[in-house]
Amino acid sequence: MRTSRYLLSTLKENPVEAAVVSHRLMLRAGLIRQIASGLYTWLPTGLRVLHKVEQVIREEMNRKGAIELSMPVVQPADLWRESGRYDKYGPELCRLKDRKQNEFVLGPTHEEVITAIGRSEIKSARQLPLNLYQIQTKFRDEIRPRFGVMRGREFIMKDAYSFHLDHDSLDKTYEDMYDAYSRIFTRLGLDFRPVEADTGAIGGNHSHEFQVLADAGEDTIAYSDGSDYAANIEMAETIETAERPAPGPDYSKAPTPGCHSVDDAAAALSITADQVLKSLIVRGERDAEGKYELIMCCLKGNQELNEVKAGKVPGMSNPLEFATDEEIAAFTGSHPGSLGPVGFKGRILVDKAAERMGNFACGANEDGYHLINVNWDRDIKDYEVCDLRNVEEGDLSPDGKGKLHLRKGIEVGQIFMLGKKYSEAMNAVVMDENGKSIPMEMGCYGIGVTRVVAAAIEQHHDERGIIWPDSMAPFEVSIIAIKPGRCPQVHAEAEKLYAELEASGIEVLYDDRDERPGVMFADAELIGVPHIITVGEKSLANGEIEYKNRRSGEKQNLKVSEIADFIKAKVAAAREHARTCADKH
RNA sequence: CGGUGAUUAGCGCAGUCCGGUUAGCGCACUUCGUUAGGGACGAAGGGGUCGAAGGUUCAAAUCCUUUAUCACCGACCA
Repeated sequence: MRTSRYLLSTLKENPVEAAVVSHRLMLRAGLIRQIASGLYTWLPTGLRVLHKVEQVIREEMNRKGAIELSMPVVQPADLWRESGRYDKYGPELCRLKDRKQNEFVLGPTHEEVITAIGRSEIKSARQLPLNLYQIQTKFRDEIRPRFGVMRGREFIMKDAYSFHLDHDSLDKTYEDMYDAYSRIFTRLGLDFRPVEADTGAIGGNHSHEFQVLADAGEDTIAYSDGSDYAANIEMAETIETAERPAPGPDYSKAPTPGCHSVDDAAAALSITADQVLKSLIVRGERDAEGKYELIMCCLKGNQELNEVKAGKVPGMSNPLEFATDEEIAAFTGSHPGSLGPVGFKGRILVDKAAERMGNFACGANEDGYHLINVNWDRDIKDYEVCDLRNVEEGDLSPDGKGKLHLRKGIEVGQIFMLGKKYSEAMNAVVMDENGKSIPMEMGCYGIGVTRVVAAAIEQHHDERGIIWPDSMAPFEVSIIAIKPGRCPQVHAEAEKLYAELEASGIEVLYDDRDERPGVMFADAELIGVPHIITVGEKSLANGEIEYKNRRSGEKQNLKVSEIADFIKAKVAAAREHARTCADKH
């Protein structure tokens, strides 16, 4: 590709609105342009990168026997009513009507369509297991799109769905996909971790996320320093070791005027936050008439409620909804800052760590007062103990081996065991050996293709721009010709080298613009081409051409007669590494 | 969904408070010249329904009303 005939679209200035480095660099390097909130055009260079990522994914999916197909983005609403998700999915699901007023949705994911395909096309258990995938655009009307393509509304996903006669077969494919994903992200040069994960709106009973470690990540993951345990903080558990102290004197009321937070109350009572009980009031599950009870969740004052865990407790709203101040006032007669379990008229859930507190302080359900020296059982008889809190740095790993540490991650992939959730709801059945029709077991497996690109840049860049892993680079080689218009020999050698490398199938970006050298160097390094060749008057006088490696910074001058073979060898080695680096995984 | 802020040339911004010549600056772009190994310099140009709609006024980018869009922060509050 000649730069003069290409659309490079690089920016000299840093875009002001971009908060994270990958977003800035994707704009500057001319990979993407925003067209509306959360909607992006992929410019030619960006598209080349996307295609590279897709290629790796295809190879590894195909290697595990998955088969590619393509499903529609626009899907009939009735299909979503069948699965029950039309109402459950919420406003993130974009709904629309055609000219005949028929209802449709823009697919945020494709379980419904694939299940419809499975039930119509899979006629015999002998066809199982079957794993089908596509690489295709999804639309989710995110509350707050941000960080460029990291959280866009429209994005490209590789989604695979597997069908099975029994759970053992699903297990096998789940393992295969776990392995395939590990290979894919290794080949893409990412530093990642598979972690145990919540199943969220997709449903199912077992799931792992693949998290790329990066400070810009929106997820928090917990991992053990003494074992392989790693989980999204939404799921991460720990072992509580504290002993509950013996009850002391009877509880009494203490004034805490104007105290609306745990820290305020602790300060007013001259104690620390971990001696104060934090009481939150949330909504329970809605009944047929939309009514719900109010439920109190009690935590140690210095710990945080885990909404995912709380939402899973039977009878809770899920996703978890908090009670409004008005609801709380009407129910308890107190403002939110003065709540506590003593005398609370509703259901009380107590976190496992909070249950080990003794002689603690809590709100008095009366504005301006807290109770001190409160104790479970003695003062509060009726409560349920469950895991409600986020784990913290230094907590024990739940397998008893090592301590937990927290890091930020970007979720680039997730695999789920769906079980029979969709096949039962939508009647996707096969005959077993007894001639009895049974719903198929299903799994689903997604990779955020567009997000992978952003995640890679988060991990691979420097002050000059992107440093692509070889498997993702939009071009393998960049040739820069210095002053080709004034030096015929430079022009001739650059043209010759370009022709030879192109002829051998190498992806070359040949900067043939009659630009000043600095402009061309800056562009080549910004877009992150791994191998940069400079053809210039100076070294050509010695019969040499210059080579620079973008990643290592290594520079080398080579004879004109040797440069082509040298580059071919470099590129061949890079391709070989990109293909095989996952083999020992 | 809540809070804050923004919207004026392709991009980044000033002008708006306090209405009044032909709406301005930097970058980018075009042409010419000088330059030439790490984002050059000079000169001359082109480019605007001032987000949209309505209103007030002799006069609106500027004041009023409505509305759209975008960004950032928050959605853990006991």
